[in-house]
Amino acid sequence: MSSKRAPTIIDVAREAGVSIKTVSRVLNQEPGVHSETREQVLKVVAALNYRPKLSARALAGARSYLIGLLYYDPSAAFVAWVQQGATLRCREAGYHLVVESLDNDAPDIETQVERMLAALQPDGMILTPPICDNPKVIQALRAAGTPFVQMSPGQPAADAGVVCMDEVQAAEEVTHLLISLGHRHIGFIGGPADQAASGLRRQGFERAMAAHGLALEPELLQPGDFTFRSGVEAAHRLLSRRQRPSAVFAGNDDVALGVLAAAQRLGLAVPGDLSIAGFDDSPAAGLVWPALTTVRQPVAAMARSAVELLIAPPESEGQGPPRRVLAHELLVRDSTSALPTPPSRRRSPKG
Amino acid sequence: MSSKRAPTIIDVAREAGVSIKTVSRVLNQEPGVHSETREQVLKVVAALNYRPKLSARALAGARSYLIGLLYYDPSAAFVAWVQQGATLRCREAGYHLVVESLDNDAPDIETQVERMLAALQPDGMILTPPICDNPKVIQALRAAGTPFVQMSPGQPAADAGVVCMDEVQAAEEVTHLLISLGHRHIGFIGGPADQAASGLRRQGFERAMAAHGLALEPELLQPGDFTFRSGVEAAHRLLSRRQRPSAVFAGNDDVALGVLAAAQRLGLAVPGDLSIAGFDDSPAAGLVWPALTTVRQPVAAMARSAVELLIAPPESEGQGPPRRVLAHELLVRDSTSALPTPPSRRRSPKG
DNA sequence: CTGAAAGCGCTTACAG
DNA sequence: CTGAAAGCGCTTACAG
Repeated sequence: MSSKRAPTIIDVAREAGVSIKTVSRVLNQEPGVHSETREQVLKVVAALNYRPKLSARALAGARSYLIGLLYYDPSAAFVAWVQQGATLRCREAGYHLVVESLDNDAPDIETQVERMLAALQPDGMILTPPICDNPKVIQALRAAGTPFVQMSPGQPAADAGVVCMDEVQAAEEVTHLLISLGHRHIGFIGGPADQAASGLRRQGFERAMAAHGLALEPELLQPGDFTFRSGVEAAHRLLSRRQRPSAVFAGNDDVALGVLAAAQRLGLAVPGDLSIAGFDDSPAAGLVWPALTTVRQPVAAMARSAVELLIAPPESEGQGPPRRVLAHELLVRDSTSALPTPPSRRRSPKG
Repeated sequence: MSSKRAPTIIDVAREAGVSIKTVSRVLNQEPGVHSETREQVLKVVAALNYRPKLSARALAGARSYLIGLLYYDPSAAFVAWVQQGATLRCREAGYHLVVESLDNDAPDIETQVERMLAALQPDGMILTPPICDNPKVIQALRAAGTPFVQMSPGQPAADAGVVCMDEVQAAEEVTHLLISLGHRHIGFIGGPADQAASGLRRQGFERAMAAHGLALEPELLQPGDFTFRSGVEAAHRLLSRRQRPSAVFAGNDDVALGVLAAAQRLGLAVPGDLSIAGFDDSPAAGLVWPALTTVRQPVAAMARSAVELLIAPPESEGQGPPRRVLAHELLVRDSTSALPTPPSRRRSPKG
């Protein structure tokens, strides 16, 4: 079965009684083909089960039908969602997704990317954080003339598409929720400086606090690095204070899980003694008790948009490169609840 | 910069004063090139920064330098690890990884795979569970003559490579651990019937119980489907019994997390009142308190092996297709502990 | 050890 | 609306 040579465009042309150029036109949906001719060609294509080979199309034409995805040590869930959105959109358009895991700190990262681009000649590249802000990677992309889209970049490039969500707005919503539940002393645990999301989420937190006339207590602003461990450590600092916060907004879910673990270890009830909110809707967020209140990022939709910007760039929508801001979702689950007693209480009874 | 045409093999040949065939020989590390000639060619390659284009190599030759990865709704962590291992190994060998997310239940899945194979002409394909056991997918692969490797298959194909770990052995080790901690009444929560791992893990559990002369209590064998929810439900069934088990071995980590959540909700201390063990070492397993005792699958190493079997099939190692069984690791963490009191106790004091 | 020629299977100008 | 020719950039027999 595999010995039977696969049909080529020549076979189709011969069978349909037209030139290969006409077959090519039909396949690429170019205009200017008589509808009867088109029908006839399509019939033969179906009969022979003909599929154009990507390598031949790529060599002859200007497109490779390949989209690249570059990532570095993201949460596994993030990559999985990106790929879900990207591969589905690629399939719809006859494209394919090539993935490459990079070391963002590798000294030869520019060469690695340059190699990949030269060999693969992808029609576009999707960059996830923190790769999307790596100057060497962007330099390699520019040198090769490969279009690219940054997902949630900290530093949007002048010549790249951008897909993201409104991190500031989402962080504001989380903070509003906590405040509306009666919390006044709210701890905040930030992320690493080199991740754009860190600053944006903190900005949202501060904005919401200010909007409600609540002062920021410096001791309640704790550093973190988006890891479980940093959540545990920050929680110990926050919860060992004489007046501990009644709620904590963690910069992401891993940190929130660290806070949750620390609180449970200290014998605090969540959310009875402490409300906890995270960010990202990581898989684990729904797999703990109590389930974490968090923000769902539209990652798959962002990836889908990224592919679209790459395969069919919008025609001059005002100035500058295209930008897509997608809607997020605040997920109010079980780790947050209303403050049970006056905010000045020191101990709460344990059920 | 991008307007400057990329150098081709012809440019290299001219510059080096040899034929393109000789350049091709050097690039492909074929024997029979004078070392001086080789040096000269490599010097020019470096000077011009020449990189062969995959599309041209694929069209002219027998290889595409593309490896495909097919998956369906795996845990995000699983895909992430597979890709980590696969892309690194691919890069070392000048290959690239194309990923495709499929719907294992789609009626036209065979056509989808057939299309992909015809367009991409990958040199090999990696199948993850449960795709690796889908007859339609395997049929499409065979029809196209594309070599493939199954990762942890339930039904090893006669003509495919296999990479896996010893699930039975690992499940035995987990069970041995619990027994050695003094547990005698151990609950087991199985997985879905269509996942090969379900049966193998249960087999290991039963084997270890038998080895210690412990009878299987039918009420302690609970069904599940590898989801958090099924873990919660099974836990309620197990823990509401008059004589509840002192330990639970969950079929995977998501289920174990469900048991943990249910136990905590019921006010049981883990591991004080109940030891819990999982399987997979999912990211969440280390992000809860107490951290889950579990089994780390060598997923990245398995993927690396899969790539190797595809790009350089071993020369006739005995009969049949190659098979690689990789070492797993039992991770003893905080969710399991020794039985504190005689096994016949009904209530344990709560710290 | 080295090379000239053909050819892989498409798309791209160009012509009519 | 349709087609003949050239060419993309490599590898593959084949020859010496």
